[in-house]
Amino acid sequence: MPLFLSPVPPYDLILSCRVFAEGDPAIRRFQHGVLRQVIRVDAGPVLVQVRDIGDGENPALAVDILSDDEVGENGRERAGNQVSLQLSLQDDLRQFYRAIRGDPLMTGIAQSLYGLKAPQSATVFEALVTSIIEQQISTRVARIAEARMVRRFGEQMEVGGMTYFSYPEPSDLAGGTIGDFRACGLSARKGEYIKNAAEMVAGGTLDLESMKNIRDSSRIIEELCELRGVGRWTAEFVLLRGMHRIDTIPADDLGVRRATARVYFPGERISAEEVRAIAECWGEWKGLAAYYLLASEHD
DNA sequence: TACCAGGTAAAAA
DNA sequence: TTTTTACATGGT
Repeated sequence: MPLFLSPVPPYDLILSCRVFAEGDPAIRRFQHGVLRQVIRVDAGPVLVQVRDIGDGENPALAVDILSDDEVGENGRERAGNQVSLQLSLQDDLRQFYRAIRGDPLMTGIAQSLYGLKAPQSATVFEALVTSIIEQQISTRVARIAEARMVRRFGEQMEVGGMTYFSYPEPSDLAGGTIGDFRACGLSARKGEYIKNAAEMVAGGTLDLESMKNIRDSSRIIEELCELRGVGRWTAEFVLLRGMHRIDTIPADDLGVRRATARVYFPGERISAEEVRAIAECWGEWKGLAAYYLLASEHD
């Protein structure tokens, strides 16, 4: 008997999980309308499968626990909550669409991506590691390197004759050598950044999760920038995908600048400041609007 | 074949 | 203080 989730409408699972279509099937993959990935609950890692069972205006998802370990009703519930958080199911897109009414160009993009919600990382730590890996290099290369890292450091599970990996814990990455990270295709520099952050979190000198409680986003950015290898760009992505601060706009990002220019000033290049000026139209939803802009480039 | 890709820290000027 | 440079590697 699956667990049922009711996303705040509107929600389009296929559109929202398209970003996982190219993922490593042993880590997180969306294929044939089904999302599979390992999720951590108190009882340990479990493999979950998420599928759409809704009808138009009443979105609904079914979550199956595929791994055979006994997680109990409590574990199932925790897994469902994690799925809900990671898929941002409680986001109210109607508010977003209302907030951008004054911007016809953004409204047009939103209509073509109706029901798209931005995914969240399972933990702030994971968001930090992902963002460090994505610095400078293309998203494709970053995804390949990160998948190699997850396979090397993550916990392995066998389910139904298939192998899956959970995202590495801080202690897993803290135990790695620079050579390990290099073998994943990461630069020695990035390996140092990741190992350093992992050691601090595992050792208890850095509590990323509790930073979510800080009201002022700019203060969180300041604190994150104290970490070696973390600049404004990386901190903003951690806020966006690790802390669900979807008012954050990574205006310096090359992709965001390109995507914004393509829509608002075709054929031109624009600065981060120009992006910020345009983003004023999007109210508290700047980050989600930027996500829509990037997603609109995909096809 | 070069050059670029969702930056950052450290060196050089 | 401001401006370069090295970094890794898959695509084009």
